[in-house]
Amino acid sequence: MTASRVLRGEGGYSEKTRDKVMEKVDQLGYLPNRLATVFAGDQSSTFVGVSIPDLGNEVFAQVLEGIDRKLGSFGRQTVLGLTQHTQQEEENWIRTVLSWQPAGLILTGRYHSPRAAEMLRNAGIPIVEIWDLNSSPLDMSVGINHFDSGFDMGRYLMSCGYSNIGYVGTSHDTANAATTRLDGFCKAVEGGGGQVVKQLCLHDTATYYPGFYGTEQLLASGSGVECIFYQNDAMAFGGLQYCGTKGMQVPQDIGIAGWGDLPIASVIARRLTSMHVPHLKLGQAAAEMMIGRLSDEPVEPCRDIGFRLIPGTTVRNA
Amino acid sequence: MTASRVLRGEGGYSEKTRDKVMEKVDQLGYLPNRLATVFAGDQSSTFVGVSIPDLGNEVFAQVLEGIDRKLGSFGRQTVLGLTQHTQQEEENWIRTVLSWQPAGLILTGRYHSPRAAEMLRNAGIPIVEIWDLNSSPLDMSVGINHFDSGFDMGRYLMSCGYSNIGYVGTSHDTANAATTRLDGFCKAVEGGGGQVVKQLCLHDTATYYPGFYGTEQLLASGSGVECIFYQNDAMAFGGLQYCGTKGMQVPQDIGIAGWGDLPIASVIARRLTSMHVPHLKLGQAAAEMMIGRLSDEPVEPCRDIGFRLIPGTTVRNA
DNA sequence: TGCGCTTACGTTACGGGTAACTTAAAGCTT
DNA sequence: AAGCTTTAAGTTACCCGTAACGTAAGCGCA
Repeated sequence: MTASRVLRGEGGYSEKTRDKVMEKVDQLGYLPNRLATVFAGDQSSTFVGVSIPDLGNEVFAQVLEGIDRKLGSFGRQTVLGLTQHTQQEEENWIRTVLSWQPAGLILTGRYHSPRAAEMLRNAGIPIVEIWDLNSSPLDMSVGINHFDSGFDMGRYLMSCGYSNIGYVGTSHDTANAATTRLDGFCKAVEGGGGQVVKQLCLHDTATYYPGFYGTEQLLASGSGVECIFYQNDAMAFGGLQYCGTKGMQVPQDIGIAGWGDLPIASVIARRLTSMHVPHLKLGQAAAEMMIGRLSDEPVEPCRDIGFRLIPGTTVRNA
Repeated sequence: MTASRVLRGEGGYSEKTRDKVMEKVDQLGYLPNRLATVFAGDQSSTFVGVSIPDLGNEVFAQVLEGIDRKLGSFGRQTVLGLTQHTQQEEENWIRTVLSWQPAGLILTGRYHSPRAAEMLRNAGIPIVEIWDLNSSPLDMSVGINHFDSGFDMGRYLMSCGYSNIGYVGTSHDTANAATTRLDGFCKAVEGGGGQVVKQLCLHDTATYYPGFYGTEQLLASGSGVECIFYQNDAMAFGGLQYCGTKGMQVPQDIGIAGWGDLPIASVIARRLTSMHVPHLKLGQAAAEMMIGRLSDEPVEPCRDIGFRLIPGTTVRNA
């Protein structure tokens, strides 16, 4: 018991005793068993469960990095779950991770299976839903309004004088942020008198090569597309390369717009038209909200992290 | 007790009792407390601690993805630690994560602080050191021989007829795999009659933009470099873009060689000279070795995952 | 009918740390 | 020096699931 007090530094022991305890600790290489602490105290652990769809997408890797760094600096550990964009995987992971009594959960996305939602409600721990800003979150939410970001991009492309527009993305069976962006995008395009003549939703990962061959497919369909909006920058970059390979001039022959503003954009000669989202900051904000709630500080339940249109030079000027 | 038996399905109960228990479970939304299970049974948990330097580097993001997917499919959870390439961060993380009684640890790199090494030895759990193949690992090791991979690249560039070679990378104060590659590289170049006239070790992350401005710095020093070897593909890609921006022809005016074979290489028109390493497979192999050891199967302690030189078209032919 | 065996379920103790309480010793006051 | 307070250290019980053991009922068989 005295040793426990010394190790927690909560007072109630003499210096002599402290030294004796610490000596023994060093000698034995003693490491406290945190399981027992949590177990005993009926407190929550220092774990925070973090679910991320996949890490092949640099964007989510950066979000995770922001989360883990911030959590780590407050002595909390990330328990990772890659849900592969499926609610079933997410549900399974939630069940498992909850049985480990995490202090809280950070989940990507606002759509959960009914069972998952019920477990989350019953868990009685702080939950931050990230990525897709949710005005009625389970608990807290931080992200951006994807519909609006898609809408803004659509409006911008219309302002550049395009009217026949294509879209290349990937489809995950469930509703997700990319779909919401596309909805906003279509609304703006149609509202501006244009049309999204061709939407391509590949069954693949949203990375470079699918962007490349998706562009090939889209252009081969001969639908008179003047400009292509991509699910993300990696796909847009693949499209840009495809056009280069075929000798098509960007933006003279075709416009290319991405989404997400990946780091690679900092070095390519032609600035990619895109939508900047502060990924790292998003992760940090999520972790801060979690930490704040765990320290019983008042936390604003919804935080809009914002986005910024990057006009770039891969679409023509109006 | 009977409920415990039912939930574990270990037998010794009637069907009627089982139904009664399950009914209560559903009604109460009961989730077992795994902490207590581990605690009670003196068994290890289903956690596996995974330390990764950073996720800004796509390579490590992929390794982590490989690990987490494989661990998850065997009902194990990843407890993440981003060590930011420092032994001190790693040591702190190891101390914390060990107090959670993980089933095992997967660590990136073979260099650990003396205290960390001692804790690892005392922990008595399986440990897989990845990335840098280690012929005398703490326990198990999977990765590649970085010295050899650097050597092979050096030899290849010499065979292409280069003699004045530059290197652009980042420096992390401690010994690491990139340094080992550079050592092997220098040995091959010098053994082949060439010289590494300029080595640039930036204090930055090993990503696109540092590759871009590092190239600028290196070329500005006027050391007559004919070919540049980069720490990784992201940096090489930045260099490639820098050269494009300045109107330099690759490989006519300068040769560019990367390392790691990033996914982005699949779409750029000019195939980047690089070294392919199966990142996802590396992560999966690490997880498999961990699972194998945890199931008391015999596991080969050292596994060489191999690399493959990609000649590419960004260096001239001999 | 009585013996042993099986099945179904209950009871006890334990793991490691800590909250809450108790006890012992030391310090202080008048 | 008696009586009080403060400080230091020890004791007990508990967290929740499970190993190990205990027990009662049911069954088969001679």
